[in-house]
Amino acid sequence: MRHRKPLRLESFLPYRLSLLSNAISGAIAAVYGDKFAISMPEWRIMMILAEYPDISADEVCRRTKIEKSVVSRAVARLLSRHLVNRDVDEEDRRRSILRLSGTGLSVYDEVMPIARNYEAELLADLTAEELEAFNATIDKLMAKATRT
Amino acid sequence: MRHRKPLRLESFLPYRLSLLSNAISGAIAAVYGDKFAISMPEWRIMMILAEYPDISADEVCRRTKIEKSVVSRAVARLLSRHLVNRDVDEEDRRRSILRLSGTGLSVYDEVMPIARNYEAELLADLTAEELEAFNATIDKLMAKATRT
DNA sequence: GTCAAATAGTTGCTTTAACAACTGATTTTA
DNA sequence: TAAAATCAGTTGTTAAAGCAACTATTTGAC
Repeated sequence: MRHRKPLRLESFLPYRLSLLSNAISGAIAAVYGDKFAISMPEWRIMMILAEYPDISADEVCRRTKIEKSVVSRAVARLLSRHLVNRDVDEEDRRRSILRLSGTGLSVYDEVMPIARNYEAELLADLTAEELEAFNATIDKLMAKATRT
Repeated sequence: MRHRKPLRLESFLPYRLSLLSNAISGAIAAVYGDKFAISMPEWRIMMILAEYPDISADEVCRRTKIEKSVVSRAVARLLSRHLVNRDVDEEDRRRSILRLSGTGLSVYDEVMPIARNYEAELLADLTAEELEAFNATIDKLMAKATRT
């Protein structure tokens, strides 16, 4: 027995969100990817370290929602390129303490305005109310979707 | 020279959309993944073939925005599992003609209501206006993001 | 009509994500 | 305080995505 109303993929919200997210993330990734050969998880980690310096890899995971092995390898790469510094936390020697290096900060300071501008341009056509409503709906959906 | 206002990752729209999209797609992928061992591109191809039977792999690419090598391998897997049938288009022997098999249709008919219900439940708390506004904003952002 | 360009689809290769298993450090509990 | 459980981080492995190179067919220019 066939379904009567085939769900049009083009109007299926999960699909629409996936396309939009890929389009936007891809556009930004092209910026830091082309210019500094930084991957998306690496860039997200740098953003978090810019905002919260001297946190552990574990806290990076919590804040970015990136899987810990991905964080581990991304941090290894950032260390090897001297974009991030790492110390051992002497109060708990399992933990590391991560922060952007001087170079890391300067890369951040160069890329961040581009990302910010891209976001601003993307949102330029939206009214304040429209943007607020959009964000509110995202929060609602996020709450629903992550409810076990 | 440091930036003055670090952009909070949590309020960065590209990041928020990425989290939301992953949460939603992941939840649905768990359904067809666990039950039928079907991957996300495979499922999207099945959806498109349910809606538009007898199209070529190339048209599947156009409609799903999935990269052609991914489509090629996904179709190969769907063929080997007899979820999809393929003929050569005799009017252009480069082209294939793809459609869901009987088995493919029955899998589709079993999974589709679950996906549909998930989407409905996800959207249950939104008013009609809220949903309409959300979709309109997605379209606006999509148009901006894909503008070269 | 022939040759060059374009198109549909496949395959090879490299990078990356996800999961589990592991190491070493710390905390718990009895 | 010794054993067990937990936790931070790393590493191995598998599977998938993305890109480019390739084959086969068709189209277009001359």
